[in-house]
Amino acid sequence: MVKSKTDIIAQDIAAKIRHGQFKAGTFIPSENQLTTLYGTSRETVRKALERLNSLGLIQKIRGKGSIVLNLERYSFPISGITSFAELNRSLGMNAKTKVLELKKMESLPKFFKEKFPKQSKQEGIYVERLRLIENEPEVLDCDFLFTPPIKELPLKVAQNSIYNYIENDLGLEISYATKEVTVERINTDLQKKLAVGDNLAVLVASHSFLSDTTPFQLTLSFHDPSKFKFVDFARRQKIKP
Amino acid sequence: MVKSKTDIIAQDIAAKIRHGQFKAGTFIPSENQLTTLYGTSRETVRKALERLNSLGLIQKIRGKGSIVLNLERYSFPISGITSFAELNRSLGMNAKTKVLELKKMESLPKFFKEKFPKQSKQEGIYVERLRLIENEPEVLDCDFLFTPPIKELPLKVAQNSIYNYIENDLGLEISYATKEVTVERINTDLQKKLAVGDNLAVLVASHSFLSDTTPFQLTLSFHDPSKFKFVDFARRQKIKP
DNA sequence: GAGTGGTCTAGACCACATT
DNA sequence: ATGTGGTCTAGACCACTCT
Repeated sequence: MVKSKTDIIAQDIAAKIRHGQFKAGTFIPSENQLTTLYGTSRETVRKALERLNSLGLIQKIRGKGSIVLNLERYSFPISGITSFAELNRSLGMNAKTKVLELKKMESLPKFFKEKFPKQSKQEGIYVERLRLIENEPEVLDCDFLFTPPIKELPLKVAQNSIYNYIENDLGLEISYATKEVTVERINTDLQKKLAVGDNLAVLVASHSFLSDTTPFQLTLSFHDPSKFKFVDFARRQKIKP
Repeated sequence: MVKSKTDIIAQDIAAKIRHGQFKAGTFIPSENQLTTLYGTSRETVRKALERLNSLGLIQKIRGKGSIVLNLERYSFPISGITSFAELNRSLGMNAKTKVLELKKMESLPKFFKEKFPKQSKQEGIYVERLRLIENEPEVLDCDFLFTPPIKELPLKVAQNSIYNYIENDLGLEISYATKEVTVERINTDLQKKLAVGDNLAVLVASHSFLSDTTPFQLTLSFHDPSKFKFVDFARRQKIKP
């Protein structure tokens, strides 16, 4: 996995924003200055800035420059595709994962079919994991990993990062996901696992794909509604839904 | 507002996907073909395709082509910045808006300050609107529009589209927003307005900005949890949070 | 007028798929 | 060998902001 110049520039500027070297409300160097700084063409610099712009790290203003936006990302985001392990690392949460179940299955679990009715019979691996933050249950993640492309799943991987395993050990390229967030009534078994009083939970259902459009994962995440918080950044689109 | 070639190409291909001219699971013409089709350079075509790619309309696969993804966007998205009026039009919902309140205020309403504690005293216009779909209450939108940049808000605008008014009548450029989704307990007054049994609602709090980073709007949207559904498309980022 | 970002071009070389 | 998308370049012209 070689990084392109665009990757390097975007990540470098993002790091400088995170570390406060470029402060919120101030302008970063102009495109021409960045061009000489990184020794590339202006279009390459512009591609890197466009990435930061769409993520909400900067705002480009014609005739003036690119200003660093005031971002406060201390919460639990479900936008983007980021694994729990990655979030834990980058946000410095005191988080733990408890694997409740891990088994191969001949077909999709029943309660998955309600949310993913179009899925046909398919072999795979079922994993159920409770996520705790500061020793309090926060999320119950139920994953179904398709076989193929995922043949095996060591317990140690489930305890740590499945995404790291898929990308680095299996060499697959995780690309995109569709997500659906709803509020659902849950049974007493789930109430007990999450240790919540209400019989309601926030359900995030995800369908994830590799870069060749192969589906590899279905996830049902049940969140304690009193702890659920989802932060998003959105830009006004020129292409309407 | 002149459209760039990139805009035209992106919107044209998006329309062809929506109308089924380019079908899900099939490849759209190659970049070289599109280059001759639209009479532009390849980089321009690529910028248009990149936009469709990030929106989840297509998936680019190296060595093969760009495949149309299977999108089903029949639900109520809060991702992106799209006004209720725009959604109603493009999704063909039978939706109505009932303006419950519209008044100028010297400062931010009290219940806004809990969600936006950093806002200082500021003059503005408060609007409260109930959104009905198929004659059933779905969302209560509470908006606070800053003065400046928004001096006046005719009742007729509140009944139709505030965004259309801001962009087309005032000539301002709506650019981006931060959003936060939580589940909150609501009082009986709100329960009555939304006609829900539970004392819980999904709250979407938004902070919206113009392209010069001027804030112009705060919104608190209370959703009936049993009807709330939020669909998102996400790509794996090279820049980690 | 000088500096900024916005758009577009024509061409180059590369990595990957397919035949 | 051919066709596909991925990356990068050097340069051009434009629209806007500020002094």
